[in-house]
Amino acid sequence: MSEPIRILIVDDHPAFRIGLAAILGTQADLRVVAEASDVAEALELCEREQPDLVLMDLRLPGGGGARATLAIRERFPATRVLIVTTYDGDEDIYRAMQAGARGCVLKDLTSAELIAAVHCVHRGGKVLPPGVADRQRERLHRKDLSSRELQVLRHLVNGLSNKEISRSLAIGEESVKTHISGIFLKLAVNDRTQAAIEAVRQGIVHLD
Amino acid sequence: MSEPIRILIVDDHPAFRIGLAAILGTQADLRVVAEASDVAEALELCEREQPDLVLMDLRLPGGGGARATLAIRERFPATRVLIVTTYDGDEDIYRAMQAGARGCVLKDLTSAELIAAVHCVHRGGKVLPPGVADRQRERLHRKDLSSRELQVLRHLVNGLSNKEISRSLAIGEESVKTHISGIFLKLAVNDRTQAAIEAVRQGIVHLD
DNA sequence: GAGGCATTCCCCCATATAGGGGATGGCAAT
DNA sequence: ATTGCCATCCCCTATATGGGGGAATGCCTC
Repeated sequence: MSEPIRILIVDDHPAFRIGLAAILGTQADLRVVAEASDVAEALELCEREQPDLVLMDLRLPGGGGARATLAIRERFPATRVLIVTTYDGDEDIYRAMQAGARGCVLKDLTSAELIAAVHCVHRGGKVLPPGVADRQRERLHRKDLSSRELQVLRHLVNGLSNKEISRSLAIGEESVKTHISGIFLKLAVNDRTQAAIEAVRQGIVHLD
Repeated sequence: MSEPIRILIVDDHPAFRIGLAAILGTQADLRVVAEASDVAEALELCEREQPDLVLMDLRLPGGGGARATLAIRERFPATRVLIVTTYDGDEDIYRAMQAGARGCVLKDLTSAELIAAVHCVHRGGKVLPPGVADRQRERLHRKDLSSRELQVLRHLVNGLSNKEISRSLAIGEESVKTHISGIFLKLAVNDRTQAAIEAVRQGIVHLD
């Protein structure tokens, strides 16, 4: 038998880490070598254990899974990252994929699906939940929000009026209106309330 | 030694169920007798296993943990329910508590905390995360939204204008404005975007 | 029956917002 | 150098929204 696949689990929920480790531990060719609960710990354990694969939660204290993925890919190019997420509509999935993640699985998947996904990614394959693959194609057509539009959207979600946003960004209220029109267009909505809800629903802006 | 505490785990995430079961399984006086992944299955297994304690996820396919708690408390009064939730700001926590749950723990709690909570609840105690207890007191002062206001708020979160809401509910636009003013007052906000965000943040209205 | 509250509708009015048009300069890629 | 995108600001106008009143109905409670 060849060497087992060495796996690092990164998730801030202890019970979920234990569940993942228990599922993976049933397979002879998989070995969970370490568990981390935040980004800093994950990087430290990557350094020490040099895992073949990192199973990474998307929502993570200390930066989020996307940033952690980028850091790992830069320092340990041989390590493959598989994202684990609760919501298949989360915008951060695409940020993590762009940062070099090899795939993504949902937290409600079965044990067999998880094991299959780990094997697939380790062999160099990609894994994407059905809904995510579709949206990734849509995203190619969807125009991304500009950085300024993102700033405005964040303020909008925080409940600021156009006037307040303009003061906060030190630009004219007219400019805010222009950016908001762009946001409406790109999110395919027609008022600020829908824009705020859509931003949260798609994970473009996070609450708290 | 006395009989072990018989526990039913209800959660739609297999990995999380396994993690919880693994944590509780380390204790000689705790026994996980069954696991369910939705409300119907939970009731069925309660019937068959008559567990002492149910560890129940708050967000559940097929009705939600609050409704499941109510159903269990009605049919199996001797069974105690301990809620497990991801977000400590979720409005449904209070619905579940009112439905007869004996307490609530967060999903990111440690193994030791979980075990302590299970013991505490089984002895007849209550367990509440720090933040939740505070908000429960605040809730006594906070006026609840009326049923009509809740309907209006749901439409508002779905992005409808006052006119659209008035058509949808078959009332005048003036009435919608009155209800929305009441919503602003009770949620302590001053425009509809803030109301929508606050409703989602507090779990009063769910997305999807 | 009196008071409280929810629900419904009405008035007026100020402001915020959304949609249309257009203009300018910068910056980067082709 | 031309094209495209971004960001900034300006104009105009129509509608939506929010705040201040008030007022009728019904229902429940004290």
